Amino acid sequence: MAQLNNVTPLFKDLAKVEHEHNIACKECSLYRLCLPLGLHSNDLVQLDKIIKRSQSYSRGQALFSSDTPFKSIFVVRSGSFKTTVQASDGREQVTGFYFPGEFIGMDAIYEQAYKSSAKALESSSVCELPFEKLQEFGATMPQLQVQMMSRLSKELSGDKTLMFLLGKKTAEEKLATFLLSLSRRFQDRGFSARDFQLTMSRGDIANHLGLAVETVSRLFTRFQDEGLISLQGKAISLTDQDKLKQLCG
Amino acid sequence: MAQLNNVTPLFKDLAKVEHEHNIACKECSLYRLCLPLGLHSNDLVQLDKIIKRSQSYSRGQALFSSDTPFKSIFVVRSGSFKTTVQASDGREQVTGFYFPGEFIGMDAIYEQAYKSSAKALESSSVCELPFEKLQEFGATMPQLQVQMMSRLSKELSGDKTLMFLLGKKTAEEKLATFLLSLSRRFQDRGFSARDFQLTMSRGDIANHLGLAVETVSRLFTRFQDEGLISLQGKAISLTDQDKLKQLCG
DNA sequence: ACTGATAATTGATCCAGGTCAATGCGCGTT
DNA sequence: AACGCGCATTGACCTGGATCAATTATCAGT
Repeated sequence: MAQLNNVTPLFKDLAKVEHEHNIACKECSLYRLCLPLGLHSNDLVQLDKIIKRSQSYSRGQALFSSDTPFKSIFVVRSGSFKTTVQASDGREQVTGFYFPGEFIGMDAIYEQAYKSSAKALESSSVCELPFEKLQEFGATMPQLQVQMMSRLSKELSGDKTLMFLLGKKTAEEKLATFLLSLSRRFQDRGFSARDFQLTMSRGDIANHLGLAVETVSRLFTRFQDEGLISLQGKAISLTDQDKLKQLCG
Repeated sequence: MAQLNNVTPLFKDLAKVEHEHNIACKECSLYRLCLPLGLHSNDLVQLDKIIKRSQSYSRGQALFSSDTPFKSIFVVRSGSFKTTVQASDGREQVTGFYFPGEFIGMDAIYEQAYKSSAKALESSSVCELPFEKLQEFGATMPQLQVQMMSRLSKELSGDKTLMFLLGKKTAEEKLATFLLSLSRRFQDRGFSARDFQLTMSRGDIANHLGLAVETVSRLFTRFQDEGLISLQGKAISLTDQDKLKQLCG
């Protein structure tokens, strides 16, 4: 049996099945989480036509970076991605992690340029939405525009929450909050809220939370000692979600 | 001569003139910075009809808070606002400052509820855009939707930059970055990039940057000693913008 | 113009979390 | 199964900025 430690098996299976069959939006298992929600059936057919479906990326591969010309926004189909912003001196901030049904690249619309970059954390795939066509279609499908705005707003709202986390929370609160955020998102996708894979490295987590790797590592050990979580490598189990919730502040 | 330390005189004058005349979008001095950009003339007339224009707020007054039912998004007409997110334990994070032509409340679209609150920093006014009507109009005015998306994306992009600031920058870099960001925004609005009023308190600045008030105060004194800025009360003058830029990292 | 309340500055001290350094572990490769 | 490399953990120590404490300046209201 092959080593699967490094991927989320369920997502991978999903990718395999749906990628190979190249199925339409309305048959997609992510339908409920994705853009088409609220579109009429005939609009959906149109939307299907412009989507470049299920392009695959392997661990570490860039979906785009700051020098890629802006053309599309992306929806994660399977796997997971991280986005980062970089300063000229090399420092970078992990601005987010993205799971199936989540949108990547919306912050590029305004400047018509990706200011951030996105990398796959494991074998992953995306649906590509060419932005210009999306706009054309939007003209005759107001529902689509509303959906898009809603998506943008959702990310905005999440970013405000992250600003609070970065600005005001302690290391402990940051990590607890992060783990529960992942948990909730896995649950939304029909997976266990208790057991899942951390597809990102400790370094990515630390960076995202504005901490040092060492701090994250120490916290993980402490959480484990206190019976809040159980951790082996990338596999985590939230053994006491209630206590974790209390730690979030 | 009256004390004007606490307001931006130019913005205030603007408010007085335009508020009293209740002028249409196409005559508005903020036209260039605002939503109507790119709309056709007859669309503009329609838009004018749904906008509740120039409602006034005094220093400290709430535009909305987390328990206000979501109905509208707002554009600053004159003055300035701050937005905050709050935790149940009372801690709060200043998530942004908003100046004429900037949008407030877009993060509420997704959940159809304000999760944050917005307060006036001085005598200020806004244009109110009832969201439902905005959506109705959007159905026949794709350009409007595109503008809205663009606005949302702009804020998203700014938030990513702020996440970098909060997660990775030193106190010194944070403050320098903040001052130059204000400077740029005043300049965009036709005011001096060098001399302006800090309409927010030191506490608000500190909170926004994830610092303690004392740290901000000390940095202000140091910057002044080093000849980077000149400060008296709320009035600031960036006497060495180049050196400030170098400090941003 | 006076005054109490609030905001800002300044100094002294402390500590959460960063940095540095060493070791350990897992995983892919041959 | 042995090797090597990047990732993760653990320990010792240090520091940037927080906290605590005391003045001093500012401003809104009378």
